[in-house]
Amino acid sequence: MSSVGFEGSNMETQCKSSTKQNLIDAFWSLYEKKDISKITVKEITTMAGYNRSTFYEYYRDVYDLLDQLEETLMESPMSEIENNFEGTGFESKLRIFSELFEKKKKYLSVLLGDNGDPAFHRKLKNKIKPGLKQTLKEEGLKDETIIDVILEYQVSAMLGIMVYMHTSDKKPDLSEVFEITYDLCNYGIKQTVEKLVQEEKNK
Amino acid sequence: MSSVGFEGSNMETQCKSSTKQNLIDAFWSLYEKKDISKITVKEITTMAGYNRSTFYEYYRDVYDLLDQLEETLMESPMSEIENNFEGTGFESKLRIFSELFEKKKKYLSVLLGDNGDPAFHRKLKNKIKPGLKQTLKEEGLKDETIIDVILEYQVSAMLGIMVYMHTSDKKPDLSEVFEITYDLCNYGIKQTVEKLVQEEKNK
DNA sequence: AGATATATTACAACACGTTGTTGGATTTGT
DNA sequence: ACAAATCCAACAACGTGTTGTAATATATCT
Repeated sequence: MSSVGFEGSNMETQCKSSTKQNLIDAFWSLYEKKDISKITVKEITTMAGYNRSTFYEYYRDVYDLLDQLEETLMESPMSEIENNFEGTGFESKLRIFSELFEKKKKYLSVLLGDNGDPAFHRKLKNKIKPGLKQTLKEEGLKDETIIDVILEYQVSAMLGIMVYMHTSDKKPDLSEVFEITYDLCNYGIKQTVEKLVQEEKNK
Repeated sequence: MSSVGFEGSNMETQCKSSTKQNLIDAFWSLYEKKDISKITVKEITTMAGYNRSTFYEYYRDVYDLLDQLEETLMESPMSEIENNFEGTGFESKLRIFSELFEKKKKYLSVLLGDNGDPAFHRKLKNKIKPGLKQTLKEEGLKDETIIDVILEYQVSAMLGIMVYMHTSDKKPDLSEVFEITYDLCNYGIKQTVEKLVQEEKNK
């Protein structure tokens, strides 16, 4: 049922209100299927079994609900990333992130998909970057502008791949995809393509 | 009077109605500033100087207007990409695309940005891919699934970088950014970082 | 040319659905 | 029992999309 759990170090009533979660669940089942702008408060509350006005007890509007959902979604995965620094390289952190993506894919693949929220896309990128930035600095890079360009490049590519994996009808093999992206990241496209062509010949 | 001079030798495109364009312009000036869901037909028509109902003569709703705008935007840039195959490598095509992006950046950086349209993001990717796919096949790659993964990786990274360049407050130097992404694409992150660290030391 | 049809463009008015709020009813914990 | 938490019916304001109509171009005919 609830994978987004609401826990609160935050203000306001964080009572056991299952109503809030019920509304989130109803909203999500709609959001998976259609654009947020076409979702009405009435739809959500009817589906969840409440009166429409009850919605406004908990959320300012539909976008407020989505914001809160995104917020809770953002907390746990990223704190895990931030606390998983044991791996030295860029790649190990990317792997950690891909595992976290896997856990939350139900939500992430929608939020990052065709009817998703572009602002969330950027928020997520900004959460991922600091950890990777650390690694780049340890490699000796100083220029912040350059670092940021590399981060944007890498994070965009990785997010693109992950969304692709979960939305493509081809359903490619996860570990195969990961190996390819790993190679692309480390050796660049030329060497990766050469290697892959070689492998195809050997089959 | 807004009588646009037209004689009989015209294609259907231009002189048809300036109203349509006026509505687009008004819409865009709003869309640059706020989310599409908060834009009302009334706002658009008032700003353009028409009655609200006039809007419905030309568009079904606000999203229809955006769709049509995206459609016309998609035509020219991509046909140029598709007809610019003279460059052999991946990189030259990427450069061509970045130049096209530059021309249309007023629209693209908004559509791909925080209040943009994720569906457009994917539509654009899909327009870019075929040309690059061709190149990969010429290199000897056969497996479609693998090709698609590489394309998604590369296109995601490039689009990410381009949006970043046009929205970052740092306003990084275009040619410098392009060189970095070129290196990342061709040689991978390790070699690129090493090279950059070396350059920083030499300064 | 002049007169009459035809198409296009703009608008005001209408019926309807959604929104967000208010004040009050009902449930729940202690 | 009583106070807080939770839920709901009704209301006014607003946005939507449609319809019928007026004004102004453009085409057609004699």
